[in-house]
Amino acid sequence: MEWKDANGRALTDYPRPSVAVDVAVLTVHNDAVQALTVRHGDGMALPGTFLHPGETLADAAHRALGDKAGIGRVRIHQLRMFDDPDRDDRGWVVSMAHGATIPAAELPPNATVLPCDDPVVADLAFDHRHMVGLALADLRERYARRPDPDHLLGDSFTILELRRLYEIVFSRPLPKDSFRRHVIEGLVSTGETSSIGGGRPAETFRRCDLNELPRSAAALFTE
Amino acid sequence: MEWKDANGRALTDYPRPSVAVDVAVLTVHNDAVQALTVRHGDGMALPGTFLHPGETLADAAHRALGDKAGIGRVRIHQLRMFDDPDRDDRGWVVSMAHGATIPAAELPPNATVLPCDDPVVADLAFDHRHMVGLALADLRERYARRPDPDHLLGDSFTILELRRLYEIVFSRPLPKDSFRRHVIEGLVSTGETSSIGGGRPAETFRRCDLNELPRSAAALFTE
DNA sequence: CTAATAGTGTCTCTGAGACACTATTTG
DNA sequence: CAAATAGTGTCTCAGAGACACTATTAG
Repeated sequence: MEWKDANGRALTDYPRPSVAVDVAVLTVHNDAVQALTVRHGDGMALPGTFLHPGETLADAAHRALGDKAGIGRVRIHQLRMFDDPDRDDRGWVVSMAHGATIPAAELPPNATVLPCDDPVVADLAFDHRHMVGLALADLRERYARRPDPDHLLGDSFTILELRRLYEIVFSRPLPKDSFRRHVIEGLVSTGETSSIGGGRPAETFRRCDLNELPRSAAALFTE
Repeated sequence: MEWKDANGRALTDYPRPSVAVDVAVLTVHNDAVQALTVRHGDGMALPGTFLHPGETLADAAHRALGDKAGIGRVRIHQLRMFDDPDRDDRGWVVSMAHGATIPAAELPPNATVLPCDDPVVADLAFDHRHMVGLALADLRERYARRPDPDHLLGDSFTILELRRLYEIVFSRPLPKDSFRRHVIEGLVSTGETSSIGGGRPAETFRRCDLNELPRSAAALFTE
């Protein structure tokens, strides 16, 4: 027996919006946080698609990344739903904005990335520039809590590499000694060393199991 | 001319999910954070409805609160989308979870509220118990940043009233002197006093324009 | 007066940031 | 050796929490 609501209307009687997903894929490249964009009509937009039956939003987001940008599985998280009824002149389309992060080296060679503060990003289709802003804020919040949670660096890295990354993500210089003391307890030494610079080889670290950073780290990064 | 996607399908050719909204309305009552629930079949659920054409999600959420719980306009914010294709056995329904907060005194007299840790909340329909958990976490985060941002207290209040509220929200006793020093800079004195307790009258305060709490306040509340 | 609550002076101890020093490599 | 980078000892200062004291009301 078919379900009816309080007004006696079946579920299928209601007009329904198209549900889209868009993904702001961020990366760090050329000393800047950059966002992946794809061609869309005359301009650029974030990769996105419509939700298909049987899919979750994350499934659709992964499919969009594969189809429109040639990107495989990455961790994706919801940001928020953009739901202005007039946001898309093709019709009634609500879109869930998602964020993802990928090392620049894993991007397909033909990918277009733009610094988040690039004027072209401000000119993206729909409300996509707001999505980039949300994704960047979300990235910073997560990086303030854990050391490189999105694995922009590999499994192991030196503290200098980590600090350079954080200086880019938070757009500010970070003092080397304070930085070290703040992040070290979220890391565990590999026992190995790496000498990329000319001087004394640096210890390399992995993220440890409970790799939370102290609350004070957020203050160091953002104040 | 109608829009076609890369596969030559028009927007209207795609099967679309029903889009629902659900709202976890929290209040503080009987020394506990409680969630508003409404009857749903044999059990209880959060108030919710389907998104109508021309509406935003917030509009729909407000309509649901009015229709199902007799609640007028309150601030509502998105939590996240619940999108398991099988979450609703009536069909394909995705639902945006929302949070809202309302003073207990403004609830309609017949409203049912349940403490967030009540077993009945764990037994709510669909995934609604997760929504209550998200709403509570969100409430705490926002209360850690600003003094009573949801106006559970009135426009003016004493620091004791504020502290009692925070002790309930964060489920822990808070030292009166440290609490005062942490919150005072997010407040401005009204010049008036209030003597509800038997002793010396207490100064009353309003939230000030830039009413951010220091970062250390979050540590006091949550550590 | 006592009881009750409001508000504050102050002590101590932690810990963050700054600086400078030591350590280990290459050339 | 000098140069370069890694890592740490330590000083100082701010500030958080604890305690106790003063302040202001009711009865």
